[in-house]
Amino acid sequence: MQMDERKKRILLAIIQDYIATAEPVGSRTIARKYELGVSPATVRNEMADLEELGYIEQPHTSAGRIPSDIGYRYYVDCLMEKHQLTADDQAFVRAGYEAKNQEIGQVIQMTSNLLSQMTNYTSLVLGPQLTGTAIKHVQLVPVDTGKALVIVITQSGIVQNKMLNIPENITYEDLMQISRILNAKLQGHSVEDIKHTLISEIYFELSKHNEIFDMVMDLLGNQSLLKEEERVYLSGTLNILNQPEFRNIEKVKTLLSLLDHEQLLKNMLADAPRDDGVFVKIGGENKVAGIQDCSMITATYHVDGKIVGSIGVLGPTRMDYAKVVSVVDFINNNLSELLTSHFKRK
Amino acid sequence: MQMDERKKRILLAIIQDYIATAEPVGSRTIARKYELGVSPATVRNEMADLEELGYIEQPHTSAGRIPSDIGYRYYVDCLMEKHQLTADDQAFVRAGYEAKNQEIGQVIQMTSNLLSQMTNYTSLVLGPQLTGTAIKHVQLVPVDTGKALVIVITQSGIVQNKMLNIPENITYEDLMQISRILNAKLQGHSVEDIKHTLISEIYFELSKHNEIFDMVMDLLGNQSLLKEEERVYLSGTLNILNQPEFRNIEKVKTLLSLLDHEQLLKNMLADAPRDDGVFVKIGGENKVAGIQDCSMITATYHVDGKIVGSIGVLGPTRMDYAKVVSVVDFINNNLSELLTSHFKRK
DNA sequence: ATTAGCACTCGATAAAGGAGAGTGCTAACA
DNA sequence: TGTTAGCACTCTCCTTTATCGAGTGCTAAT
Repeated sequence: MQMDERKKRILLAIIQDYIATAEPVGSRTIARKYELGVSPATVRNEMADLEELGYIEQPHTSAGRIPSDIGYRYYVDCLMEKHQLTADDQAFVRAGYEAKNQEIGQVIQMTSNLLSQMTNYTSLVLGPQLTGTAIKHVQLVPVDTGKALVIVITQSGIVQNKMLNIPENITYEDLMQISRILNAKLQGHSVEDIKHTLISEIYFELSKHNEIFDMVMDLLGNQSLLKEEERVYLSGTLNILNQPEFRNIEKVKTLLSLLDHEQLLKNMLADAPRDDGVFVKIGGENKVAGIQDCSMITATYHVDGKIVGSIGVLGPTRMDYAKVVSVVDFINNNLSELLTSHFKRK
Repeated sequence: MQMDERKKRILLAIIQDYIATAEPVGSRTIARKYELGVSPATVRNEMADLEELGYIEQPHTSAGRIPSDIGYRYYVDCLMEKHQLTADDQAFVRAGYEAKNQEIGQVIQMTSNLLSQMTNYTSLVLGPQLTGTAIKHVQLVPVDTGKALVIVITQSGIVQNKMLNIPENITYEDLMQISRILNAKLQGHSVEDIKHTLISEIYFELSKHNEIFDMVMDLLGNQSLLKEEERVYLSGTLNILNQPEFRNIEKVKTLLSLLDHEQLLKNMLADAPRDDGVFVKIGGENKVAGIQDCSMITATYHVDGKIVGSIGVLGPTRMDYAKVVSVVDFINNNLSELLTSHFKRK
């Protein structure tokens, strides 16, 4: 049996109706609401075929049909009409991004907020991976005898700091001198560069204070400073409470608990596509236990063509794919642009 | 009618049973499970009295009794037996606090985690209010032409930073000089001090760079830097899903939404007692709409005798008050101690 | 004052009886 | 040969009815 044009239109109608109503769809509804010019009986025959093909299923005899994962997949790949964002929606995103967003963390959080507010699902945004960024400034600041603060400012405008225990005989002037030397050597280089080529050079020049230099390099090396931003920014977690599929508390508990495990979320975001475009993972395609009746739509944002992070929307399998795909795409592009110009400015 | 000894014992039994089972308590249960040496009929008579006194109520005829807010209040004030934490519990807290807790934010978050894990309710901890703390170090760091980073380190070990737009003609040496002067003047003084007495002095000495000084003072003055820690650290928000009173989604939604409003949480924590000891707010005593069938137990932690923040546990009115009160008290004392020594060390 | 006994109330649970939505099949039709 | 009207059938959902049982309040006896 083959998919013909009419089967496609009927499948499309079933999926659209089910997404909108969350109720199994019957042949009469299809024939009436979506003007196909055929009788319910014909639709019934076609539906029997579609079921045999695996695209739809019956919760029980004498109920309508609901789409299967395979049906949704076919819909997303072949049937879905591109949803055009309204001018209002677009304005909403711009307004959000135009608000005070000096810090990169705020930009990312805003992105997550926009995603969840526009889709009414849960959004996840992975903060930028900046391990390759160049260092703009390093500064050692004395705090107490035996204590100094290391401050690292990257090209991308991230500021991180860390308290360091240092030998007690180091003076203010020493710290300033070390800072000067470090800056002269490190500015404009990424941590990778430093590790591979610059270390010996600096060792030579800083021979007097190798101990401190080791500490600083250690700090830069394990990159814990730069990984600070690399968390998952969640938003709209409570939106699932509005979905009829989450009427029962157990499901809510399971899902909300999952959302507390950041590593899991990172894994889920990891299958975002490397290139432009949007990736859709439907229901059971997801191997993580507990979200197999959820779908996830992801994309990757870039700065200057480099992958830096990904964004995603999580909702029930019965998700408004057309809308979410376009929202994710739109916001992803906006974020990429914004970050690129954000980093240029710095 | 008066409360006599037997009425008290019966009320105590009712409340303990209801807290444990979440089911209305009948006269037979009381007479059987709690050896009072009287028949159910006698208990019934007493229960009728207790109801008239307002301590208990009937959901409907032919159900058992449940405690009223007034009943819980009487229980907390007069009947409750002091719960002694087990050695295990105490060890659990110590172990939590002994883990790596360099940063103050981590200590506060750990406190919240401990509270929620030990009580199985939701915990709230208000971060320390540090507006009175003295400044230990101020540093200006050049970042770009026209951009500098201000770093403020306080006596309490908090490090905050903020990017500043500065006149383009300021040199590295200028910044270093300004830093030196600021440090000489500001070190050891609180922001309040500075505002009132030191400003003119510094103005005189820094006359060349008043513009920058204004910016820095502005930053210190609005205290946004120091208020960073002053947020509410939540934990165990999902614990309410285990409570039978939150079977229905609407209630869950209402409560979880409330927990997203930080200002509201701050207000709720605001009626923590100023002195040592623990404050209990029961059900309708709470005026915030939406948590009138919840109770809240709060305490205030101190550093060197000064109030710096408060901790709280939120749960259903049918809460294990005895346990929670002792947990809150214990953790509160531990936190105060820990912070005091933490700040001494710095 | 306490208690056994008893009638009564009322929620919860189960059983029974439609109502309605939807199906699959058959036979007629273009 | 594809389409459609008709119809019997299935199964969920809702309502009604019946029953059960926990728990009460009252009364009378101890």
